[in-house]
Amino acid sequence: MDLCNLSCYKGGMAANSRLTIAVHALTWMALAQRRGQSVMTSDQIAASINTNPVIVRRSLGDLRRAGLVQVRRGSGPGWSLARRPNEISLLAVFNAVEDGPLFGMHHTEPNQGCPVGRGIQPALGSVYARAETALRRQLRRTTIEDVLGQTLTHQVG
Amino acid sequence: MDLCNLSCYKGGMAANSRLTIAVHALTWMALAQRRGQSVMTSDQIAASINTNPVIVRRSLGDLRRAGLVQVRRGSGPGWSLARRPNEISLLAVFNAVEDGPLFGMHHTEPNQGCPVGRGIQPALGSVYARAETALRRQLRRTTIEDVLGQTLTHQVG
DNA sequence: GTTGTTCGTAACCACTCCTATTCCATCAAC
DNA sequence: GTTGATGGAATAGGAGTGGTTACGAACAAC
Repeated sequence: MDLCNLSCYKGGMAANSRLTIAVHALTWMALAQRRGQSVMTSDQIAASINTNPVIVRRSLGDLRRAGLVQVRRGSGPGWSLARRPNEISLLAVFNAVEDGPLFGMHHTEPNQGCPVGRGIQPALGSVYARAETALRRQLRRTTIEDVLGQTLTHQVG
Repeated sequence: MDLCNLSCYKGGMAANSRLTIAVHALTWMALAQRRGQSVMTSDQIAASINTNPVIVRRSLGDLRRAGLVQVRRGSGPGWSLARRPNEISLLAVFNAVEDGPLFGMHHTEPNQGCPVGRGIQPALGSVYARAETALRRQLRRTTIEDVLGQTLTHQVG
């Protein structure tokens, strides 16, 4: 498996693919559900994403803990959506798979003898919080159903 | 030097401190300028941030390439702001020190035989772009002067 | 030109995160 | 009990980041 093909563009920042993996899985499950297959195994999902089934299981585990999917074990097992696709926002997915803040503070405590070192962290915290809120507000406006519709459109045109 | 003190909370995502370092440096330079000292060495700036001067030089190098600061060499050397503090937005700083996208796409190309695998990347790209735009719009609303004001306020109350 | 300071950058280490893989216990239906 | 897939631990490799040291380049004052 090649390590860095064309579709892999991880720049300097962030750039983990957790949100992408989770949304891809949910979108694929929504399409399968629309076709009448409401239960899928992690192997089937991994085949669409083209990754390892364990990666998918870890991602689906996060989504299960967030109440977005449910799992059935034993025979006839697999994963299914716990809500309708239009009731799953990308913000819910984001919250399920990401935890930390977007911007990191200092690694070491700033010099408390300096006026800037003393007061800059709360000041930056407010700005960072506002920026993250704006990002979340945008993610909330899109649902898995929207992504599925866009996906089916994009592949034609 | 301890490896993870209280002010170090890097969560799961992103969480590099480049923006914090750069904004701290600029804010400190703005305060020094207000006090009459318009030129500072990387050692002086590093003392406030409490990090290594090389880290600061790396950051200020990015800011210099973006036209936000200038450097004088020889004797009486050091860094100074190239714009007024109220003309430097956090978006300009963000653009100077970060490059990659916030959300990463798949590491390996999705299965092109699957409808979702074929069309999901452009669909996700649009959503991610809207979210990043919202974030940037917020960062543009705050300037170094604002951060300095907030910083001096926070340390009192 | 010599001197002295800083910048600029390369090289390197330590640590963390992420992806991927392997392996084994668990579980429910038959 | 057998069967098939989940769930999780353990592991390994790769990449990014912060930190450190070291050294040459640039520049102004003398």
